Amino acid sequence: MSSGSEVVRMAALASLNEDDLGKLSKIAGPQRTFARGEALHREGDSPPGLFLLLSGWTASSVTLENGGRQLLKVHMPGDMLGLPSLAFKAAVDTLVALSDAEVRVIAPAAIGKLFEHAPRLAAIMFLISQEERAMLMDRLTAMGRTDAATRVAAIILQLHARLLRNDPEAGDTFRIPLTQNDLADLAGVTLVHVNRVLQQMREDKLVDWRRQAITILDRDGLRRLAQLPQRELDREPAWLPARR
Amino acid sequence: MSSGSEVVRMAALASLNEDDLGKLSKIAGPQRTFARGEALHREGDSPPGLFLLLSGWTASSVTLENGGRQLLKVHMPGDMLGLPSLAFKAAVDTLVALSDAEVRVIAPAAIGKLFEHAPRLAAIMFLISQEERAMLMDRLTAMGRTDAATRVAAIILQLHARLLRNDPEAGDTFRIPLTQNDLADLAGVTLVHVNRVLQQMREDKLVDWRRQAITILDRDGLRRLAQLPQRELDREPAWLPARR
DNA sequence: CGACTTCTTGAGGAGACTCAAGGGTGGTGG
DNA sequence: CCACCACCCTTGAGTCTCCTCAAGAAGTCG
Repeated sequence: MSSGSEVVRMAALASLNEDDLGKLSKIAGPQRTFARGEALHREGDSPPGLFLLLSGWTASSVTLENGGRQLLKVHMPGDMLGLPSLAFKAAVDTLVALSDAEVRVIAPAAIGKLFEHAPRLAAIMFLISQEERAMLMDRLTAMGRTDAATRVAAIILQLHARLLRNDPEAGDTFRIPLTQNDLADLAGVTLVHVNRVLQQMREDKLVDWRRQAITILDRDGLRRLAQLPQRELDREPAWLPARR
Repeated sequence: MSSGSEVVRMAALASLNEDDLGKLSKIAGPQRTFARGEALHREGDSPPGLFLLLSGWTASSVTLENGGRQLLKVHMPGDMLGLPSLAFKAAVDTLVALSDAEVRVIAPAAIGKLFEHAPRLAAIMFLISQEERAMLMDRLTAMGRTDAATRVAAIILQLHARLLRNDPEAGDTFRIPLTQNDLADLAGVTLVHVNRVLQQMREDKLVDWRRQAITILDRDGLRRLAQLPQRELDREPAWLPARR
């Protein structure tokens, strides 16, 4: 394993030492590259296993019969992709590269070995899944109970928070390979409406989102608007299996 | 462990033998009872561990600052509650008993032991979490990309499917301890609107939902309306650790 | 300089919300 | 056994958010 970035995300949840990293390294398969717009896998494909995102951005989406596309999550380096499909005979979501992206492929069989021989790592993956579940719960709540502006504000803040997690140096201005169309699919509104919402926010001096450059102008104002619950990860639960 | 029902759910996902059941039995703690309306835990509480629902119904919800309540899931006997909160310092959702309910409490420490000494069971819990994630993904997609009638249809079909999983004898008429208010909170619409939707569906001879008795009148029609993706669980992935 | 993608703006309409009031139904106590 | 209460369901009217359709402007890339 090329050591660093791909474990940032796991390390954020529970501390990993050299030994843990070594185990992770052993199970990760070959590296692959995807071009912007290319699909890592599509809904209905037989599950290709997991991807550890090394560089670039990807997104996970589900498409409906009526043609509607819902973006579920935007992935950044260090994220692990494809977990939900493990429980099914066919991939549940489509993974698309939003920018050129590099991944390490992890075969399902390797996951089994993880559970047998690296209980601590297995438990950490389990916890990451719970974290993802909580994120989905919050998104679902926002979708059902708040209006478009609130949802957009929440999405921007969450993206920003995750960016900071990967790069604590990042300021209040950042670039994301997301178009307003993508943002609309993420927020569950139309492109036209998301555009109007963004212009209102620009006018209210909350955020400036143009092209793919985003500037947070009023973080507190955004937070008030977003109504996000505060969640604190338990980075090292007492019950985690000890290293061995 | 009082043997049967509480493992139905896990057994649905991967086959458990006597030995597996014995291990599960050992880690499950004392039994507790909650009256209808009582909370098993509330958002913000320090996580009380897991609950294995033995009998009765419960629901998981998230509340917003603005007072909005989103029901995330309705639980039936055999479901495992409280997993997402394991990754956080405070419970992420509120669990309420929709009817009188009995649970077994499982301490977080027991989960750690599971990962160390029962990798197969740990992997099954991991898979159950992925299944839950996929359900949330589908709900989120429905919420963002379909109208109220479609969402209500999807919810009814999913409830029915889960009922059948627990009780294959159940027909097209069933009772659920859910009010129309609860259904509204689940579907992300207001009580008034969900009522109008239900009446339209009654008129269209799709479903009859009155009081808490539900009759599916036209399953195919409902399915067409609901636009649910077909998902097939992988009940016994090849990579699952062997029993030992 | 085209051709494409992305963003912007306008007008009209539909789905869902709010506010408000009334009708059922089942349970409890006198 | 009836009266009352609490909870649940129903209906109406007016409003607003968000959608659809449609066209055009502004960037971006070869």
